[in-house]
Amino acid sequence: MDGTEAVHSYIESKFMHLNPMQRKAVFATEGPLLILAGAGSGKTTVLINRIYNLLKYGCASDCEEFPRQFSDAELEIIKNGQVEADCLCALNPVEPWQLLAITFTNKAAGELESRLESMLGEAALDIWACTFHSACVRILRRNADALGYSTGFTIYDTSDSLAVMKQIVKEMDLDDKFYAPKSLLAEISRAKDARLSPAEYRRQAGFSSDLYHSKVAEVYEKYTDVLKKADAMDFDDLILNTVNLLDYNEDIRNYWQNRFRYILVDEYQDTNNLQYLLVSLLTNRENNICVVGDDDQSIYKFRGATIENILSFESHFTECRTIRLEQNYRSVGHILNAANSVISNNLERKGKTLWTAKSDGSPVELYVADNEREEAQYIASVIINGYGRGENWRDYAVLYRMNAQSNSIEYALKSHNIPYRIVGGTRFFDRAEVKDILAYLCVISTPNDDLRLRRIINVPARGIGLKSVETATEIANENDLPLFDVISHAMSYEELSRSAVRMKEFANMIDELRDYAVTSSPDELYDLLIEKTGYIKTLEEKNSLEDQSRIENVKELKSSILGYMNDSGDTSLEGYLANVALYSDLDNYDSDADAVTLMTMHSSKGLEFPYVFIAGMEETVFPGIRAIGEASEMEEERRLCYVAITRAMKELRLIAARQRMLFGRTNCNRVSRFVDEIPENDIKKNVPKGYGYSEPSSSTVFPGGSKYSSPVSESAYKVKAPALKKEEPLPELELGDSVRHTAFGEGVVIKMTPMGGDYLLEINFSDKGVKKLMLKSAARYIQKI
DNA sequence: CGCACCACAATTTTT
DNA sequence: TTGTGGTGCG
Repeated sequence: MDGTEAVHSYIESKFMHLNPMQRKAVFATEGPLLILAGAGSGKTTVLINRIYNLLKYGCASDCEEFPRQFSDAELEIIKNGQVEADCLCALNPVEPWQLLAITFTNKAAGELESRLESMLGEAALDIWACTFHSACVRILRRNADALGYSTGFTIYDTSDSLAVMKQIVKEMDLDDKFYAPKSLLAEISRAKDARLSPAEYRRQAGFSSDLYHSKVAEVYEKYTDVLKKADAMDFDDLILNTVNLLDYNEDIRNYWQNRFRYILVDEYQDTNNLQYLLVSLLTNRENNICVVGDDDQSIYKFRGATIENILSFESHFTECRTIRLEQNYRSVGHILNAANSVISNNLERKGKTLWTAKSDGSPVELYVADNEREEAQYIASVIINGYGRGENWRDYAVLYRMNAQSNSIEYALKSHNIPYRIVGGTRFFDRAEVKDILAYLCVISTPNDDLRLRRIINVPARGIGLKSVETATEIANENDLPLFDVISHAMSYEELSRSAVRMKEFANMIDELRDYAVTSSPDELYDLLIEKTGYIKTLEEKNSLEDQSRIENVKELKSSILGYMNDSGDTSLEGYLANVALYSDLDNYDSDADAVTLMTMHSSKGLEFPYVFIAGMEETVFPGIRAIGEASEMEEERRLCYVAITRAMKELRLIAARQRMLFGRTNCNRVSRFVDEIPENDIKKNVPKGYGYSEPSSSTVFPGGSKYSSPVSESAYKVKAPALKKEEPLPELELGDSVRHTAFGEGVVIKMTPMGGDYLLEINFSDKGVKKLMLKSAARYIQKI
């Protein structure tokens, strides 16, 4: 055995907890590498171990010939795997700060960071584990001056951009039906993704001489001007500007290329064109770029992701190696078969078949409910039964296509007292009240933030109307002054006389807060802000149910401030605001809370649960109506289905409703085609007898019409799980009864909660404390005394 | 200027 | 069905 072989086998011995393919991915450190990682194939583990290998052994595992000659004694040490071998086998090990690991969400970045930290300790903190956007922000905070921005530039989120766009549409006197601000933003986003400057866009629009596009060109120019003037970048700008920065400045490009010896990109199938450009500009001459992705899990085409990036990685980066991770460690055989079989109907894919060493498990179950209410009841009853058997609430997830579907499910869970939590929907930082307070903080921090100033100048109402604000804005524009200056000198402008006093009062308050901010921490500023503006007080006076939750949210913002100061050790207001701009709700999601999770299939990507329900398995719902008849859209829906199915570890239940009320309309839909794409052997169809959808060969069309909404169909799932009706008093047990349990001894019933035809008992046992039991399952162990 | 009421539309979403 | 945005009145 020569030195090189010895080194390789020594390093290999350090990664024996990985499977051969995973190890291959860990060891291929040099040059471009594409890792096609199927769902649940342990790709994060691979990423972590790959980084560990780089830091520890550098490129040793991937060298054809180890450059150093070993003495016999050294060779012995390596062969015997003695601790000293670690140093001997290292070949140009990577410094933590030379690594860039890019993910899509803050949550994924955070997870990566914390896993690295527990493996490597302090050193891990120097690794750049961040999202595309935060990586760009870090680069731009150093070099934005080269583009004519200040390094303290502001980040506009989607609603800020929308506010700007609405203003522009108004100023240009465009019809907002034909030129909907949202579509305009989408069009601009597309232009930016194609890396078209406003001028280039105009040139292209000129060729087609079509009115719409030339108007859009004008809008694009204006929008760019407004943001530039405000020293602000929107989310696309963060990437576009970084791409431009690197492309046009050789020095800066060289600096960053030299700095990052190795780059890793996770979820590569979700990258757009700009992100691809960014990655190629950051990649150094050695082409040490490793991307991980799964073309079958690309579900974000609608926001610009192009599956093309992963499909053509091999041509983008020549001499690239490709490794497939196909062993799935998550799901049971039947579930995996179902997933494989569904996705095999797609044509546009690299091709990959997952396998598992696990047993078959139980087949996927299809339940056909009468309507969305019964669908929800069925879900609740299955969960309750599971809980009664000792499962945790957190082991269950309910996935759906649209947020609008969550309502009926929430209702059923609520009525059975099942704890649940919804992921997604309106994000915390998107809530109006939260944005208001943040806008105050922005205005305090940045005096020329006109956009945020306009938002809060009359919130809570202080008698400064829209008209006055518009007049002030005009004055500001004419004199090229920040709006705030005009407000604070409102007395000197005749046109503002009506609200001058109130404006002045407002400006004084902001000035006061600004002074205070200099000497105090953000949380103290928050307290004074709430007091001075009377924000919470105003809400309290209204005292409606929604205002109650608004107050909660505003208060919650203080926890967010304190949390940031705690985690980062940064006590600057600017730091907090910059952080918030790139923060989302998903980051808040903690899987520790014992509650059922409700979310869209999109949000579920990257997560796993022992028990999964997919609700709304009907044509027009899933696949959605827009995808039907559109081949490529249908493929995206199918990938979404694949993602959803592969979330499940042990049991997967699909639910279709014969009738569904959505947006106030009742529809009857066929069971989803995706159900038919699951092999008969892997699915158990649980369809109450006497209904249209039944045994294999027969039609899958639901007979429409009213006869099926008759009471006959009353809760068919109860046939399977005959249950006591909720109203029926239980003969044996009452609140306060003393009981003896075979395992827990004597106790008193302290609470009885009806749940899906059963009861959740809470019994205070004298020896074992309070236990929660389901009456039906516990009855045989309990005796009344 | 503020508030109440009515019309309208509504996949999916991270940053 | 639900939420939002625009209009009109006090």
